Amino acid sequence: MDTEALRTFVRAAERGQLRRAADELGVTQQAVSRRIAALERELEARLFTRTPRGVELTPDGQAFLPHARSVVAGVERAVAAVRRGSRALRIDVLGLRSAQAVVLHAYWRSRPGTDLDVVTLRADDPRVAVAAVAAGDVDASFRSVTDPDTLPPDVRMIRAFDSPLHLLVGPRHPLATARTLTPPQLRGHRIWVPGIAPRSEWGDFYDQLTDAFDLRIDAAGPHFGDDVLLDALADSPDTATLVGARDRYLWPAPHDLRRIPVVDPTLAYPLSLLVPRAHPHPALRGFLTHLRSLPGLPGAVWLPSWARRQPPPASRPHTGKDRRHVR
Amino acid sequence: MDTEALRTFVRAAERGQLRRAADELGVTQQAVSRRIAALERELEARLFTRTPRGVELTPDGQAFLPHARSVVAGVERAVAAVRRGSRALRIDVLGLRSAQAVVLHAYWRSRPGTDLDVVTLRADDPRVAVAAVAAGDVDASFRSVTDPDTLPPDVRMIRAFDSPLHLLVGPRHPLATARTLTPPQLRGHRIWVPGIAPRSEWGDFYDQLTDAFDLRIDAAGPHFGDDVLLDALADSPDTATLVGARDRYLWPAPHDLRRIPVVDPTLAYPLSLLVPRAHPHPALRGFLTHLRSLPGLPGAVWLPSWARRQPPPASRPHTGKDRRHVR
DNA sequence: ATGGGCGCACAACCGATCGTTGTGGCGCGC
DNA sequence: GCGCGCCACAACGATCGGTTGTGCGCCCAT
Repeated sequence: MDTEALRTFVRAAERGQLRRAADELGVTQQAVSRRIAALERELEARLFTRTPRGVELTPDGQAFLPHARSVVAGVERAVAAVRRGSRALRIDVLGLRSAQAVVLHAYWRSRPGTDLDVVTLRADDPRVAVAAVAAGDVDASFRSVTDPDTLPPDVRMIRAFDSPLHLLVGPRHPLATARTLTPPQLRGHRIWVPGIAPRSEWGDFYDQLTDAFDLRIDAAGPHFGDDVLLDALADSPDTATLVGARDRYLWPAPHDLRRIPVVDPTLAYPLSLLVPRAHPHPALRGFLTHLRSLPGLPGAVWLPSWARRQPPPASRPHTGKDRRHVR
Repeated sequence: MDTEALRTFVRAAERGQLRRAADELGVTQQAVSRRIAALERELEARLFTRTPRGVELTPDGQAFLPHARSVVAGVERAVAAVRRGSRALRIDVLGLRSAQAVVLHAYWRSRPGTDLDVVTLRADDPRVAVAAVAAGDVDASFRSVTDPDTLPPDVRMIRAFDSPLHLLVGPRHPLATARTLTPPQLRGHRIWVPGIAPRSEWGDFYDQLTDAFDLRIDAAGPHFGDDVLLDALADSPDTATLVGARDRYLWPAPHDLRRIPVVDPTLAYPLSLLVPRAHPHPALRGFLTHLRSLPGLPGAVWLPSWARRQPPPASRPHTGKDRRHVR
């Protein structure tokens, strides 16, 4: 089906005359007549009743009209999504179910009518994201580089928010009944976090976490998919993993898994946003303001070394207590 | 833009290979390649990066994909809306802002995912609606015929619900400050209800209303549009009109108009639904059930003679009081 | 190292489609 | 009754979309 025919149909229905529709669309009346006829042939339904004064919608045409409008509007949005220079805000996240995406979704819902596209650059290498931001392929990327000095001069890294981690365990795990846990209580338990590249951002994070609390984290090895991880957790009495508190990952699983917050200090992963220094997308400012307005984490928070250099992004922590940083 | 190209793009993005997409769509790989190329040329954006193993979405492609899906789904719904035999439930209302449409909208919102099309048969003659129902052009029509004996044997009339009337007056009208009014209090005030054909369903209604309460209702004369009516009401100290309590008509008006319920008895217009006796639309049953579940009107209710023959449709009135019919 | 397999792109050909001009039929109103 | 406005049909040229045939690049297995 040709969307041009749909546009023609909508215009003709609005004007009540093929003639006027043709004039407004810059084609001949005969062309409009044929477009409508072709549409009717394709749908096997008569959309207009022809009268000597113009055309009138049949019941089929009336039922079809709002759908046609919706499709035309959808095409407009689709085209606008890739139109260079004035396209919708486009933000790269690590996964559609990550805490990043959840925060992004909340922002989008708080701003009705905002055009926002979420993409996932399928690359392990953060330099790909940096290049995409620098080239303007995306307007911002939820990636971090551990060493900010390696950033090109036209890309800036901004602390977005800190994502607290939960321990995820199966029902037979000895920690399964705990309401909360402290990092020292994790000592001696195997924590399996597959699919982490050794020298990557997450690799460094888990390395530092292991050192700081003397934990046993298996971050190496390939990731066979979430299902494999879930199955292993559900059956195992001695394996746990760490997940972002706000992640939607692993949710639809039928396994009887438990999420247990880790507090005192809260283990938090600092999420950053890569943004271009020059010509940022006009809608980006609003999202950055939204990020700054997010509440901080309550209580003591542990962060990896690179996040301790600069102050936390959020204006105020949840509780009245002062935030304390822990080595 | 060809929606077939969008479908092809979506399939190719899902499969990651033009080859597979081509196989599944029943065309050659070259055709798919050309469709994608044409799409990219039209959008002036590269949607895929070609690799020796297949194709991968670019950021533009990722941003475009959900929009393409949405358009394809919209086209599906549009086609389904006019597909004979299995199209969506289609109901005729007198106007998109009428109480009928409001009730219909509420029903649609209470049933997420229900496909429903609302049409308006542009005809004063109820026989057109009867014929449309009989022919299957619409599945139900919110019209009434005052004499059910004139209905063809294959069309049935069902009481839908009773729509209470409000008096609508301008700020300078002597009744403007009343919280509620009884029908006798309307006596002597001019009530202007333009655009009612003399022997029509509404004409009979206002005739009976005039007789029952000795009112002064001008129901004759042409209707110059809602704006004219609103302007007249806003300025006039002695003209009022009657509107359905749930109508969305006249709402966006900047005039300082007042809606005043008429009670004791409540003036109600009985709305009926014309439905085919044979082969009703499968989704119609749910809507009829919904109509029966609507609460009835509280207190005493006045109805025109033809609605008093059969019992009211709703199961129970709002209050505990018994419904009383008034002559 | 090399050849076969796989996947995508380009070229040539052909039928269908689209838009144009020209024309005819049909009601309405002067 | 005739002209006018509107839509439909016909014929023609241009474009498009599909197919077959072919070439290129990469991966992998022989």
